[in-house]
Amino acid sequence: MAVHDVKPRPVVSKKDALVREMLERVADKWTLLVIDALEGKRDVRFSRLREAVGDVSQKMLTKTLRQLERDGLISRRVHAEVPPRVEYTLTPLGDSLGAAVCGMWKWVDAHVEDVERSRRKYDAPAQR
Amino acid sequence: MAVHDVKPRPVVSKKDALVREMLERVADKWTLLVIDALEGKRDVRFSRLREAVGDVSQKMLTKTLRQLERDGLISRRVHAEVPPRVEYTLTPLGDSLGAAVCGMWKWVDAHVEDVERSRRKYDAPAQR
DNA sequence: CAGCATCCGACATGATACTG
DNA sequence: CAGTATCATGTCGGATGCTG
Repeated sequence: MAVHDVKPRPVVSKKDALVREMLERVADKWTLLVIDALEGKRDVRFSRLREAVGDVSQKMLTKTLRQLERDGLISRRVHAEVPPRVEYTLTPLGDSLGAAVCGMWKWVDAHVEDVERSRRKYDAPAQR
Repeated sequence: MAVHDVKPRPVVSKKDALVREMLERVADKWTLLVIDALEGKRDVRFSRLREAVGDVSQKMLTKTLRQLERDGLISRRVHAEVPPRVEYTLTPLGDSLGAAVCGMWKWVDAHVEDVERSRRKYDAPAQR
């Protein structure tokens, strides 16, 4: 064994790392929008998805979809046709993640005002 | 009126933007760890916080704390002493956010295995 | 002690061009 | 149509040095 074993810091724990990783995932620019666009639907084509999500670049959409697929949150089905057709569907796991995110959504929904008021106050040009 | 009104894209909505923003916030490298470190405690000093969080740089910890303060999630109290003392405490709002994040936490807790299995499968060197 | 200013490299994102 | 490859750019985060 070599230098690899020297762990200068606890790194919290493996699971903690995954929690943060998943949080990062759902928080990144497109993931949530993609999940949202897939929720309740089946076999959505790449181009439809791109329209639904908004102005996502093709590159970023592809990347996002690959990550979601790797994590088992969506399924990707390629049809061997001559204009290629690829369809995406949320897996049950992905569906459940969508539900979990709902908690955050509700929190924001309930507290937008609080946050915005606090920000205005904080940003206020130091009066007097 | 003027050019301001030309919205080239729906941008989902103002609230949606805030939802993503809050998600980004809790997902960034340190926020969650800071909230975690503050949960259930009161008046935690900067240096204690830094120890608790781990190997966060002073710059990033400061930045994180400022954001949280601006959003009204933590309170910052400066004591006019000669070795400066600054103490941070979660506000009720911050506390409630911590609770909301729990949903995500639980989801990950419940599905780490699923995700990791999926990844192993995805990453598996195309057998055969 | 707590925080700010600066420099710098790593990475994420976007635009563009090309392909099965 | 649904990608992949390449290049340009912007931002993030870390390291360092200075200060009230």
